[in-house]
Amino acid sequence: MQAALDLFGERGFERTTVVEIAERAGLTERTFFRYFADKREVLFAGASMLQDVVVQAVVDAPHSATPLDAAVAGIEAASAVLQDGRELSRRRQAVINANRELQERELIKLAALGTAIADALRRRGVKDPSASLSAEMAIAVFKISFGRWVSQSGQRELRSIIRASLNELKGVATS
Amino acid sequence: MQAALDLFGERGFERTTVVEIAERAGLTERTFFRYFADKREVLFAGASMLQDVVVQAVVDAPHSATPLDAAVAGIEAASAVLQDGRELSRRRQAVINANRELQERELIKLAALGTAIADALRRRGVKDPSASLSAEMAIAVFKISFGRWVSQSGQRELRSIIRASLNELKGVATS
DNA sequence: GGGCGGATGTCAGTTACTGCCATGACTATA
DNA sequence: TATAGTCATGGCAGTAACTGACATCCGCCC
Repeated sequence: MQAALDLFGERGFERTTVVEIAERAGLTERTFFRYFADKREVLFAGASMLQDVVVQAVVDAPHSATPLDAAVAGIEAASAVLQDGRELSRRRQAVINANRELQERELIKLAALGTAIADALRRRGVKDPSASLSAEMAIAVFKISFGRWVSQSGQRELRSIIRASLNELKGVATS
Repeated sequence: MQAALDLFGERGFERTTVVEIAERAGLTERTFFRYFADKREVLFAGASMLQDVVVQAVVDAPHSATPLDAAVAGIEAASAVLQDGRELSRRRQAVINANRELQERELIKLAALGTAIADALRRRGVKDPSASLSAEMAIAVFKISFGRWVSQSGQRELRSIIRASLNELKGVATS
């Protein structure tokens, strides 16, 4: 994963071959493909762990929380995990933003996160389409907040950006 | 496009080669790749036309419309285009739902549609993050409504499903 | 010392995709 | 009618992602 991120940063994703990644990591191409289903996946290995954190937080949200607030509690938990690695997130995001295939992979990971959140909400007794809609809104908040967080120059915390975006969303939906 | 959809339906996306698609269409593989950037794209050729329709409808929405309502006016315009081809949409969606790579492509097309809607909203004078959030919410409404429309057995119109989903979303955001 | 399971290496094969050049059909113009 | 130019297509060779089958090696247990 380290070798891949470095190489993608140096030459770009397309101009880096899997053989080069494997060589830098001291392995062979075949071994790379035993750990990662494809070349893109090497940048998204942490996603499933993050998803577990999110789902747990949704399940653990206070009983009084609305579906949307419970869903956003999930992505706030994710933000706590990411908060300390902003430089890493930034390098990674720069690579993703420079390549369309990687953006596709990022989107399907976010979509999977959304369905996981919707499932967790249903376990809380939330019915459809409220569960799906709340999950989609939480993902929208996360996408926009994360984008602002990695591109800003200041030190504002991801959590506070998420809170602000959520309030904006509520305002936009009611106006 | 016809040959590809048929073959994907018969054998599945992965077990269909581009050579086979080209042969059935009476062409060569090389010519296929002159019309479609990659094998997946053959299923998404109509997306850019649909995007134009959506953007136009957002721009043309009444001055009094809120950002969210203007954005949803865009996807309602798209629904009018799709309404008459439900069988086609259904066959196409079955192929997409059976393959992860195609889902990725679908998601990035929807994301592109979202940024196009956000741009159109900004042209209406809507500021960020309202523009982005309204666009994301409209896309969420579309995803959920379209999914219900293609999977339902009845004849309920896509437009009416969109209206209902939008009302649900507004309720979820305010509760 | 001898098996045993798991991680790794090797190698051949398929397929998506690209660049380059050739060819044939159609069109505008002298 | 002849010629030149443009455009769609074909042919072909090459790269790189990915896969399956088999060999090997290393740590470990008996």
